[in-house]
Amino acid sequence: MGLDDRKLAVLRAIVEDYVSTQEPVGSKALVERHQLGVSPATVRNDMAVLEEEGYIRQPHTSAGRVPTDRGYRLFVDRLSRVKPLSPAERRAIERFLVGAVDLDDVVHRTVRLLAQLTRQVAVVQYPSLARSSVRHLELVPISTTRLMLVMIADTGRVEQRLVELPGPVPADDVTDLRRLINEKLANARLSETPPLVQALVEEAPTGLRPTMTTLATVLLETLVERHEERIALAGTANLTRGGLLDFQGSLRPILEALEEEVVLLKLIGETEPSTTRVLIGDENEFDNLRAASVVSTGYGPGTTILGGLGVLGPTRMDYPGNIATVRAVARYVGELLAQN
Amino acid sequence: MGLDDRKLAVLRAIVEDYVSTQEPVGSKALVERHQLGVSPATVRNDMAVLEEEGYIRQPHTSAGRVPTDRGYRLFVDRLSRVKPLSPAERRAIERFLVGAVDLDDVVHRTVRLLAQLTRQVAVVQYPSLARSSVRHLELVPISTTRLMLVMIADTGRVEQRLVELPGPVPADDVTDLRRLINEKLANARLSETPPLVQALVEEAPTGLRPTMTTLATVLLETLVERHEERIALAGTANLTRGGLLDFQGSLRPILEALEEEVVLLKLIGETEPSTTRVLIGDENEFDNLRAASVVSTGYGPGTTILGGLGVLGPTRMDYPGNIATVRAVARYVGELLAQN
DNA sequence: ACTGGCACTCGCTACAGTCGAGTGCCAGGA
DNA sequence: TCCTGGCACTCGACTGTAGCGAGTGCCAGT
Repeated sequence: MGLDDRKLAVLRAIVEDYVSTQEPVGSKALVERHQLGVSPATVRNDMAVLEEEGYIRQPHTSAGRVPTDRGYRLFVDRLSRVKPLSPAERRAIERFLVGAVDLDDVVHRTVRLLAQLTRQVAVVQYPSLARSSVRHLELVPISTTRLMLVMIADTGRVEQRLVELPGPVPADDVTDLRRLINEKLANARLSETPPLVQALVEEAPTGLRPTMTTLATVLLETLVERHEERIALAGTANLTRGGLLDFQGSLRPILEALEEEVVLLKLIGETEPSTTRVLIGDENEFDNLRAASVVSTGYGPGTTILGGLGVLGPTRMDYPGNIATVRAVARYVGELLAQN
Repeated sequence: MGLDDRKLAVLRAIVEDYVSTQEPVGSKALVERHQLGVSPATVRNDMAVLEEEGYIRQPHTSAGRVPTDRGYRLFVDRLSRVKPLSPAERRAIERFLVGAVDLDDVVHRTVRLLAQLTRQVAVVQYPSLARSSVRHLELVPISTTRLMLVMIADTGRVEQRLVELPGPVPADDVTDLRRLINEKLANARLSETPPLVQALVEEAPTGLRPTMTTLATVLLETLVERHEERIALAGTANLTRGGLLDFQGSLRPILEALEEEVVLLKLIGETEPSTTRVLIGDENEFDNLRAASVVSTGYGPGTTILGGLGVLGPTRMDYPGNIATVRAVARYVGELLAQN
């Protein structure tokens, strides 16, 4: 495909103008606003080529051009440069995140911050349990046949589960169970616990065997099988900016998708280290989101990834700006977690 | 105000028709669909009176009538009878709620159930800490100068907070602190803890005094001052039913309000025992929600109230149905919590 | 290879006209 | 006194027409 430099410049100009004005952009307006050094007619010829190649399209005959998903993709990959954050934005990030008292607080502040800075819907995944280690497991007697199992992960996440025991267990036994469990599981990565839990049952003293078996079941369920991932969301009101022009008039599919944790996890939870992923329109695997784009990345202390975060908005979004913001926020959050 | 029975019947008919058709209803259609036993002309006269009294209004001259907020209020107070749930709905409630494994699970299932049954936005408040008692407080050493404070309430709620200690504290001291704190606070209602916490500091052995002071500060902050209320939300996609006719075309204010926990708490958290509260349109204290109605009630085991739940939707909603559903769900949840 | 010019397309807006649902009012009747 | 049928009126919704203008594609000229 013969896309010379000028044609690429034209595409870049179209994307930038359309993103900021939200109106199809014509050849005349384009040469006026950008120093392209050629006449509208020439630009029209270039546009014809770009349209043929599928990078732009006309909503109707005799309207200006609008980028296609493919056009945005080319723009993101080759025509844009990550926008450096303004000092004001940097300050906003710092101000917003200092003073968080616990993990919940960090996550909530982060998601609101992201929504505010990008003016899009923001999504933040809690540090994944699968990638965490056990810091401590606590057994709290609720009644003689009931325990509350509390797991504290090194990331600060706390998960709890009520356990119905097969029979009454005296307090001393609970102490023993707690000790046995912590000796075996403390500092283990969650993904490596299943064999350890198995060993716990096998090595348990005969008297504690039945109780330990029950506990083991719940442990596996809670920590491994249910893959207890959590998500925080903010900024849904931003979907209504751009007055129904984006999302082809209906927010419904978007809102539905946002209610499905599974969908959100797929969107932001599968990022390789230190890359920023951009999904544009129909590149998305969910039909409900074919009118939307997602910018996401992983975060964590240092180079390890504990979870994902990102923003979701119309395909007509400020990709360079949002990419920069998502990265910056992810880095700050990573540093914050490293301190704990 | 002279509203005889027939005028009330006309108002009821208008509300019912408008709710189901979403179109202004005229005198002719009204006599056709309801057995009013009088002619359209008579109905028109009644309508004129109802309009004068502010119960209905005309969107434009020569359109049908639409209930006003005041009209809905009269309808709810005097003209409607709580609709009994269908057997299918009862079954849905039971099926949905059995098998919940912990409090989070209960709350999430409940809010989704409510959203599904009413086809509105559902809101469920976690059992309020202010109305809970302490079941157990656990101190988990993270490092020599850091503790994780975990509070387990009788309602099953678990709150945690990281505590920075003034200096290193040996493991034995932690054990002592844990014992002292639990002796004093276990089974205390959270609202009654401040003097107890104060006493804890005063009665602490000299060696533990500084640490206990720090813990006390965090305890008060976490348990009392921050009034750590939580909220679950579901069904926002339902706002898009009725294709932008409801909410005068803009979901924005509604979505913004739904992001504010404080607003939601005010909406559903202030219910007196065993009443169902209905807020219609501008009865609402938040400007953003003046186009919406809220049906809410409290829930809890027996007659005690632990939290609120409810639904939010357009003023044009099925009040009798939603009231019935909200009540039924609240009762089931109360029973469920009573079992734990 | 670029440019100016020109004819053409077609969505948008304004305007006029028609239609019909719905109303308010009034005179007559139970 | 209350209800009813009839009638004139209002006004939003829809339709069709016309003019405007942004934007295009094409072509001949440089």
